[in-house]
Amino acid sequence: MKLTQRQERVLDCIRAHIEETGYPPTRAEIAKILGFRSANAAEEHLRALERKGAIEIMQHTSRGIRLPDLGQDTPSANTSATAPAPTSEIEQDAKHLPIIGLVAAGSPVLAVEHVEEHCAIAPEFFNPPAHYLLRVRGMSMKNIGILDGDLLAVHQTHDVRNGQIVVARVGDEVTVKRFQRQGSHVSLIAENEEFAPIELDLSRDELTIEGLGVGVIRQGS
Amino acid sequence: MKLTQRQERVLDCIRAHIEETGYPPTRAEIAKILGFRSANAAEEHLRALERKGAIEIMQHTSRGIRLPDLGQDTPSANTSATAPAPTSEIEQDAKHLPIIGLVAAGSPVLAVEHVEEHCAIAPEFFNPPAHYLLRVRGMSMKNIGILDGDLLAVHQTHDVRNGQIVVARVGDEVTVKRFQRQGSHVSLIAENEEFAPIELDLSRDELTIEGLGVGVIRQGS
DNA sequence: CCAGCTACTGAATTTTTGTACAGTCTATCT
DNA sequence: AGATAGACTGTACAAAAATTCAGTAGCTGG
Repeated sequence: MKLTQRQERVLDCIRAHIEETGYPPTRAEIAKILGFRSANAAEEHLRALERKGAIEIMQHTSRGIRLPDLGQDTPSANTSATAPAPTSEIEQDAKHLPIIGLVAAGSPVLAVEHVEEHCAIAPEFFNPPAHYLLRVRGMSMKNIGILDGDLLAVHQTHDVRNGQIVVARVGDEVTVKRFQRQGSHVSLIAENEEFAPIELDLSRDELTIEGLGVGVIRQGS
Repeated sequence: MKLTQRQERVLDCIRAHIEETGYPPTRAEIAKILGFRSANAAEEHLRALERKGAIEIMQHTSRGIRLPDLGQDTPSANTSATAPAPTSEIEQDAKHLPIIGLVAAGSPVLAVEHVEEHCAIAPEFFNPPAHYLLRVRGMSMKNIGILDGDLLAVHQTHDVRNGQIVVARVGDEVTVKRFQRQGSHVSLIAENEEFAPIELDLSRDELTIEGLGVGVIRQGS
């Protein structure tokens, strides 16, 4: 039997809803879209459409509306395993910053082995520009809003001033601290009452300034 | 983040169900198919899949599971009929996010007048993707490392859950708070002992959720 | 003119679902 | 050893959705 104009309209509405949301509409949703004040209007249209074979209704099942195959677009043998991936390879020049995991070993901070992933952000967004992002471990800087897991934007330099947030390597350990120096004495101060400052004497202890903290990024609030 | 084996299995199950029935499965159906005795097992897998960006969950919507673009999308798939589309007009080019100043007046948060500048960062770096960056005023969220002047990455949506960090508008004022709702009672909780929660009743007070906090950026450590 | 179909409104009722909460167990990782 | 994440069981409840019932109207063919 042929569908009425109204029924055709309802069927279109169902198709569109699936296309847009990925799941069929409820009676109430159909009613709202088509301007019915009662979900029952939709119910009755669905019954009619089913009687006429235009759809299949799964009883007692929310959104249980099926459209008998219209044009075979998903023939199951068409799995897109080898899709034309437009994903470009590693682009050094682009506006990407490598994300470095905080590695305790005394190896250079910026090494390929330590690159976790990349972040598409312009280095110049920070001032001075960031060279990489360091994933921070621990809560030693929580008072200034640097939390565990945060990414610290780091400008690579050895030249830092008192009061600045620095990435420092003391022997094997890499840490983020506030820098304070008087003569040959350096304090690496945590921004958290629970952590004591690291006190160093340059004539005795080995200290390498890896860079300057120029910003913070946190994923997932 | 990578999916676990079990999560991969759940994802396959969802795909298969859609393929076979034409609509996504419910929690109970997933549980039955995979042999769980509790639908909550499925629920938690879905949450994990959403966190990792593998699926999208429509809250309070039966079978509201979406699989991000599979294969080719249709040319007319750009109108949202049922989805509570955020009222946004600003279209930023792919890899830039507008920075919005926190404006008290009851005007729309995302309006050209309020755009301070732009930040060259990929919106997809956050999950769910950020639509804009909001400059935070005040220290009410300092306990979770959101400080005055920070940029909050915001995903525009009205659809938020308990415990999430939201951008809310109460009357004229726009604030960033932790969201907590029980029935028609909503608490907007500051993450700072010095600030009292804002208690609202939806039947009385006007509350608009402008978006979800999905990350933080701070310039100049 | 009446029966039967289409096209609704409105309200009531029951199922189905999504979601929260309280636990258990087992790996990791620290 | 203790904290944390994944992977569940089980119970409970409220919102979402299907379904039924009772009406109102316009049309159409017999």
